[in-house]
Amino acid sequence: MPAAERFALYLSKHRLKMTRERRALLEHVLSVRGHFDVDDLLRRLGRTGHRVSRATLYRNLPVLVESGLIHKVEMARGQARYERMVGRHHHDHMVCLGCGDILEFESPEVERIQEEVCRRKRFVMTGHTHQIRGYCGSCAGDGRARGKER
Amino acid sequence: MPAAERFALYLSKHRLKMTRERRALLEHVLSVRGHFDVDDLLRRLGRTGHRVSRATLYRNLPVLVESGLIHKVEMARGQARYERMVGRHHHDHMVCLGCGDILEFESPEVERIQEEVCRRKRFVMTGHTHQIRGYCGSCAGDGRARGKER
DNA sequence: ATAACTGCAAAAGGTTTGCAGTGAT
DNA sequence: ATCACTGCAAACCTTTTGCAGTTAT
Repeated sequence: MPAAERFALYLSKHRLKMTRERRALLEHVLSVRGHFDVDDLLRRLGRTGHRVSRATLYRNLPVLVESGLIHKVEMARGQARYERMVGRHHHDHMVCLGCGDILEFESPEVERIQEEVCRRKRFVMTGHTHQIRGYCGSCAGDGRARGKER
Repeated sequence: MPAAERFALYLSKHRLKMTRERRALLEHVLSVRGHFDVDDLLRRLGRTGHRVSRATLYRNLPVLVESGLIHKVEMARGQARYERMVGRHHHDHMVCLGCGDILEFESPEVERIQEEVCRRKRFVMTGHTHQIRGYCGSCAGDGRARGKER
């Protein structure tokens, strides 16, 4: 099912409305490649003449998340980033402390171990966060990797 | 080496001073069992008559972290918690969305996989965060587990 | 018609910082 | 005598919220 349709369905199921703002937001969110934050989105929307307030963004990103179209990635110090999830499957992140770049990785084995840990502790998992911090190939070379963990 | 001595050594190495406030903070941090946040600490310090300002706490927790005596655990929505690390080894966390409880787990296998992923992507790891969210045994039973992921 | 939605501006919540005075080395 | 440290209050930053007016259904 196309993402737009999926979103429309989600909205109607929850008695939410398909507003001009949501349409604009959806369109942009689907076209971004890579990770983005609220400011990125605001800038993009502004550039294309869509006026969507910051408050509306903050109110609607959770809706996009719940509908499964995007994922929220919590970064250190309470900064949230998002990423499109349509047509993609689960993965985790490596964050470069040098250039801020985000690499992705996936490991079915880690997933399996997680599930086993939960089973053993009688814990019902609803989600997880697995981030590796460090320095990417180019940053590790130039001396910045000597900086301390933050 | 005793923790207090280790801290003193760290301080002098970095030309930092052993103040009354740092002594009080150290003492409390070592005696807490489990995880704590800045408010917990402030409350505890107050209760025992030590007056340490919030600013001083915020300025010194990073020092304790750097010296390796405590670890910072970043929770969702930018809330930081800390935990004593003296005499303990690495572990990760399972956070109960029902009661807020934090369970710990460790998996040498996950660590191994992480390292391998980093090697493959030429990523120099300096740290990682691995949290499982969900509901602990007691909370999963009472219907709260039906709540949505947050 | 009626809920839900939006923008605005204020508020909140956690953390950081400038300043002037204090204290460890 | 230095230079780091402290408390205070103000500043910051990201996110949330109350309100009054707007719009999708």
